[in-house]
Amino acid sequence: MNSKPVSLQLFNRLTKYLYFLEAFEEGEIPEYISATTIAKDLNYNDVQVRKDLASVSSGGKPKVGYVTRDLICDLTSFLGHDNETDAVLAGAGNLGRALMNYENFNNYGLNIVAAFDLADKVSEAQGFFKNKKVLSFDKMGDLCKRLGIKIGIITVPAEFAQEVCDIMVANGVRAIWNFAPINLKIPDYVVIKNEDMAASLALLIKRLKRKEDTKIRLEAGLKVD
Amino acid sequence: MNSKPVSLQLFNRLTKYLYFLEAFEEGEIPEYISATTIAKDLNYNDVQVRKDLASVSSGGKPKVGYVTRDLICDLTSFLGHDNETDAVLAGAGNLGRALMNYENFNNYGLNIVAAFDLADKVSEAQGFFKNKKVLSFDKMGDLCKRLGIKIGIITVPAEFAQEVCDIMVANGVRAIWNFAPINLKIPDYVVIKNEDMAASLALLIKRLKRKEDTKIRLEAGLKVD
DNA sequence: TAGATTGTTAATCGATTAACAATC
DNA sequence: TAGATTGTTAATCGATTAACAATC
Repeated sequence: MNSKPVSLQLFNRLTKYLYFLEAFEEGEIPEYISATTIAKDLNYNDVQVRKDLASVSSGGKPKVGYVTRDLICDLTSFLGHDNETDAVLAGAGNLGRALMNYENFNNYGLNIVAAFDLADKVSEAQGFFKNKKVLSFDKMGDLCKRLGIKIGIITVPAEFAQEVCDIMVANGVRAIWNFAPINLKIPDYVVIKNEDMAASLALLIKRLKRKEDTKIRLEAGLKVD
Repeated sequence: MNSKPVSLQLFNRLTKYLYFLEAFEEGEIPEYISATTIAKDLNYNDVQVRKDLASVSSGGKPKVGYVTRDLICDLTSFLGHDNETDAVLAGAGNLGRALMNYENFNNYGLNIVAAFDLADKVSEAQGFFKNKKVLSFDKMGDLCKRLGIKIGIITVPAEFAQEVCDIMVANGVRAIWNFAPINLKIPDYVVIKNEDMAASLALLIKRLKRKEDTKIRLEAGLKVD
């Protein structure tokens, strides 16, 4: 039922397959779809697509492919786009508010039950942001425990992140979604996903520079390694 | 000068090394730091740390390690935290505003020169958000071309993302940072980095569920695969 | 000299791709 | 039957780890 751990790569590819399938207008969904078709659109190897699909679906039919609607269901359920999960958020600054307000999360089953911040931020938000409660930090641990919250989102500045994380973990949170650019220490029964915007952007810029260099070298007839 | 392409994994690890080194208070920075020390703190294999560092630094000294300050410089420059780059942003919604307002980017050298959105959003923002200009979409292409902007950030809803992307690319943008949950089509002289918040969160939840299942199975004395 | 550490070479592991038989 | 496609087994590729010699 719950075999191998999913690698980031596999998970991201599966997500792209679902996006591709969901791009069909209702009523224009083809009955069957082949791995070859998906692979061509996403610029992937078709054997890889088939292998990936094998990990979520009950299989396709030679010559025609996979039943599109079944595949959509299988992907949706595997990716967990259909389940509802509660979370708390620490740090109601700009990024935190963006997440609180991100409509997509509701579609994908995330429910931020409350946000926490320093007292002045709380009163600035008048205790609410877009119908979500904003509370003072000292209420966080208690609420996590009382509601049995398993997911904590950290969007506070790096210097407070470890402290916030510790409080969450001490009160039953078992998954941390961390946006602070810092390496958080957690016990090994807690899972963490770091979302480092600045690092991510830095990599994009690095790759852009590399591509530009390569282009210049090619034009100049220099060796490209 | 610009040898192999950097893998995502390597880049992320290098970023963590730098965070670790930057965590020392000024004045308490040790003269030397060993790969073993870094590895222990981040829970990595020490040979890997040494190999990673070899790709950015001129090498350490047996018995003592690497000169800490030199290493910080090498990492900073390799990761590009010291260069200044201009970008435009399409979609001044909540996420877009969060990015416009994200102080870290300034530290890491990103300069969002202007944001673009639909006319009503522009007037709502009164043409500005936190001293950044918000303009109407139809001015985007022209501005990209005029200022020679190479980086475009896409935070519009999925259904407009391809169109926005095409305009950017047609006007000289060569790197796309895409937050819309859609697979954008780009020519191969353009680099892209997808930032799919919902997918990222879904993976975290998946791993949390898996860990909980494993725990329950262990407690029940069942087979864990 | 002994011990901690670097850096290289070889072995292992995992993920991707190629080759091909099975199927409708 | 022929052709497109699936799915499996083997080969390749890349990244991580282990073993070990070199060094201060």
